[in-house]
Amino acid sequence: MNKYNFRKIEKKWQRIWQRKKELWQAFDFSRKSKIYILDMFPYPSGEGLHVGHVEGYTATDILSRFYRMNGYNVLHPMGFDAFGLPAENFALKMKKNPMTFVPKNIEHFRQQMKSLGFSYDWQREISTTDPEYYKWTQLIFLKMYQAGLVYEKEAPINFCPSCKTGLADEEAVGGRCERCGSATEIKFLKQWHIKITAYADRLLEDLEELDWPENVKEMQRNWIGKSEGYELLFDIDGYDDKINVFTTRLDTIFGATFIVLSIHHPLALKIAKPDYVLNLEEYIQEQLKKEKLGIFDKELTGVFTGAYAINPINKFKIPIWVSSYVLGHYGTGAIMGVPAHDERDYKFAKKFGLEVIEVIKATQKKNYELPFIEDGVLINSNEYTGISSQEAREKIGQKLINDGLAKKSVYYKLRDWIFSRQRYWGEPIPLVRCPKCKVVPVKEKDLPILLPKVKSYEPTGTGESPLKNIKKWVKTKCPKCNGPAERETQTMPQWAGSCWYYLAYILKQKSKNKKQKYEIIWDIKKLKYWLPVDLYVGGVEHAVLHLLYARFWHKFLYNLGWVPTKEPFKRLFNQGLILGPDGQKMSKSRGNVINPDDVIKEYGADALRMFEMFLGPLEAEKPWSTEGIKGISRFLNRVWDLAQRIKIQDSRSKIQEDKELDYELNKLIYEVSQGILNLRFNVVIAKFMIFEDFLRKKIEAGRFIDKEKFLTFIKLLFPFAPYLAQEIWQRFNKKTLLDYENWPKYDERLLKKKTFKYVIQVNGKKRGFFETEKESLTEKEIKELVQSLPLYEKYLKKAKIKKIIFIKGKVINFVI
RNA sequence: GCCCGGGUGGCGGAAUUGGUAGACGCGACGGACUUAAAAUCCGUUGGCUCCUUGAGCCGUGAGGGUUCGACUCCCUCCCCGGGCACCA
Repeated sequence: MNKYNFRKIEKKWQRIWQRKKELWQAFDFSRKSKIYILDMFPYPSGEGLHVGHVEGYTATDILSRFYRMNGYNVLHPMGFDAFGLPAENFALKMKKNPMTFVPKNIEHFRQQMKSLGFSYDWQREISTTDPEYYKWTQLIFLKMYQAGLVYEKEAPINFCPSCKTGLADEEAVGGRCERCGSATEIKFLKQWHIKITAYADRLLEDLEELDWPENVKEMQRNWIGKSEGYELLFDIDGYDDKINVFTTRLDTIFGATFIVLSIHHPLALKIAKPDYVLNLEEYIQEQLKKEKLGIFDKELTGVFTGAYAINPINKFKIPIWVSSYVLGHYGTGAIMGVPAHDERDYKFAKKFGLEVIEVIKATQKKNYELPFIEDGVLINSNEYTGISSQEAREKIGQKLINDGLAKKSVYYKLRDWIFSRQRYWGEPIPLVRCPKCKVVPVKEKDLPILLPKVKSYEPTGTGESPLKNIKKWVKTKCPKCNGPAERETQTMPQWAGSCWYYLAYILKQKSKNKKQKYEIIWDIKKLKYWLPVDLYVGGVEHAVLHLLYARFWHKFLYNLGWVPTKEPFKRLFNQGLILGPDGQKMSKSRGNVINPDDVIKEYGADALRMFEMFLGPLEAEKPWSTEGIKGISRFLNRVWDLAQRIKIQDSRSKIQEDKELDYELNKLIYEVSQGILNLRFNVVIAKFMIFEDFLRKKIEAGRFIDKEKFLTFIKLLFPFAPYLAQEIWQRFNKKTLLDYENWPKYDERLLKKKTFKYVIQVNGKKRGFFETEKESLTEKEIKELVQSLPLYEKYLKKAKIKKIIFIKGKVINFVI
């Protein structure tokens, strides 16, 4: 069998595609329908592309090629997320400035992507580190500042001792640094925050309209963590102060047997009785220390204040405690303890011998243990006894509101975004500190505030940015009073640049200024044409980081009238992780990393693309198989071989009618088109294989294959294996590029089967088959047909047929 | 603990959403070509039982249910993966 020389062929077409500048170009404004297919742009590490990148990027490439051939104006861009800690840490290790090697890394990535044949509109390429790009990142930040969404606050924040910088909550989930995995510490640092919480409700509500995987939506919902309830005031026995408590379970208020304050609560020490103060103070100090170290008590701890509060609903006197299990930064920092109906309150009450009063009874379950935390029916609750939890919340709420003791209240788990990093390799925050005017934003016309090129930029670890040492850069004039002032030396987190890059692709244009590579001009008309992103493909790891931040920025820009849509990404698709051949996550230390370059060398880019699509469903996590790729490689060689045979045949024979071929080809067009639209590429490839086998058998039986029909198959193959398909296309004397060809159309009428193969069942068990040309059969016809079958003697002759179930074109079931 | 996914041959996975379970690929076995190997091609390949072809039974994590018919729907349980975790 002829094997094809993928090395030669791939090189050849890369050169041709490279020269055709307008080949994959997206046109601003067109009579064609637009579609915006976006990849999560990579961070250009020194390692180069990963098989995970190849997976997602191949999927979008197939779709982009498919849509282009279907007459769409396709925007399919690529760029680089090149700011951030990994680059900086790597640079430090190599003792180089990121500015010197990041462009090299980008070049490497670009070359790899080109070698894979990805059909990006390269004229729209951006990097978050381009000054023209981050000028706008800074500008959007300034707009947020002007809108009052940016504030500086000293707060306990997660600090990564290895990366030597403060982190956002989203980056320190589970007490681990999102980037390097080190355990984070709590540090008190003055940090810039952005009020993402101001958008909490909209970020939550607008999830509804998005075509996103349900788990990602759920993760965002949980992260935003909206809780609706009531705040109510408890009098304190012997004091004028009141304790404000937040609860979502007002229905359990008759079961409140104690109050717990956070260690940060301002009343904690104030209301403590003299005998208890010393003990309390010691406890609070101890807990504050632990908090700083990020240590949590495994067991609940707490101390009594000696003071008592009055339950507003029944005037019971209940003890006030202080415990670390009540958080200072959530709700009001004070809770009512209802041990019968809350896990933690129950444990706390058991440990300290506090009273437990059951006030909710289950309606469904009979045997259960306390605490019972679900809704139910009230008991031991005076006039509210007997009503449902839900009703009780409303009624008790209304009563307390009328008495002026409560109000409706909503809290979110989401906290404001800690936006400053004490590192070098990021966008400088465009603010100036003036001794007179305090913090002053930079003037817009002075943007971008360029990151200075320096030799040493070691993080200090003290909470100071390395930029602080670059005196020349720090020294500036106050934009307001023109007096001597200093620049803000902290930089933005890596997430900043990725918050709006999908807009930059649309807005990028050639610069008139020759020194500048490109220019971004905010053009709402273009944005109106292209937005929203129709399909966004990437890994699930950004579910609450990038995807939440980007939605937030987009919503802010929507408020400004800078973008036309509420949401940036209409449809999101998460590709599944590709594991190592051993079924474990790929990692250098495990030595199970598959390098795309090696695979391309051995099997070619088409084989790599197709194999990654064939591994399994795009969304599933699946292991790599070093043997499996041979199957795809064989298939591609067979297609090549088939092409040679058909070419030879074509020069000798005349076209013959072949209804079977017409039927199978038509079916294939249908199946491939549907499969691509549903992103079920693994099944599509299986269909290709079956069809190839069908053609081969025909040829081997001496039948003639019309070359145009074979070339239709090649067109279908093109989005998957563009090099091989294009080369075969050309070898059949076709002069065009397949990119400009129309996608084959299928004939719906031809999809109908000619004969129907019925399964004969007796009491639901398969007993035989028969084939007929009729789709519908009468009972009489069925009986006649069945009598002629061998199974009749065995199963039906002696039996009494109670019922015949007939499913059109599929099944006949005799119930006997 | 809570919230999402998911359990199908030796392996990756199909199954038109209630209608022939195991498509397609890998691997394995047998054969052809070859001095030989690789490559390639052809055939077999869920398990068990019986006998010669062939036939029968079992089989989609486990148990139960609905149905003429269940991988698919319902209930209970087990296991694996992911997310969150003192969030009141």
